Amino acid sequence: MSKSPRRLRRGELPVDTTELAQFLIGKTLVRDHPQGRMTGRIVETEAYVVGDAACHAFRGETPRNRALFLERGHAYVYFIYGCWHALNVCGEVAGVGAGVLVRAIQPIEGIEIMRSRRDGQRDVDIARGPGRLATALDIDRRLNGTDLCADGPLWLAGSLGPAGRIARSRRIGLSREIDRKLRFFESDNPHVSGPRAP
DNA sequence: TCACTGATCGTCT
DNA sequence: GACGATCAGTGAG
Repeated sequence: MSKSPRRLRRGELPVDTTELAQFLIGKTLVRDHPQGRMTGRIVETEAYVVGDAACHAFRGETPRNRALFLERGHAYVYFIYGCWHALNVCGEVAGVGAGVLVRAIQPIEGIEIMRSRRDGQRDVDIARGPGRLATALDIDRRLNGTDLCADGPLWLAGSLGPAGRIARSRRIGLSREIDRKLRFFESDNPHVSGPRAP
């Protein structure tokens, strides 16, 4: 079955990280996994931009954040709080460290596979939040550096339908740069994590 | 429904 | 040695 739309080309992705964060709302994330294909509609993102003290790349390149400096459209996967992984899409040009945290998806295809990994959670909670999303799609550091615009285990595809109304707010869970409004989400979508109000 | 907290470990200071 | 782009469970109101 090929419910998924076509793969996104790198040339279609905005170079600017903030624009990329908005662009990705409503697009499709595809996980080709040994157990089967899982897809979801991206409903919530956050931009971590150049010169942003909350961005992992702010203090320069290290072994941990190296993938964040890849050309836009690559995956940066990191491990946090000793428990969770989170998925970012690199922004900007090669050598510049910036990216978009994918915070939530609306499960579309392979929901049973995701649910089994998420211990039978309700559909709305399966991938609501970056740690839950990574768990549901079996994303870990093996996928760090993956090209999301190429054939592989994880890639980006176009929209399945028009995006809903996109709202903007402060980012979640930060202690620095807390006033920057770089979180984008579909305001009427129940699969979004955190507060719905700007 | 909201606020608070422990879990847990890789990374950098 | 401290802390973090989180989550689930608990208890109070």
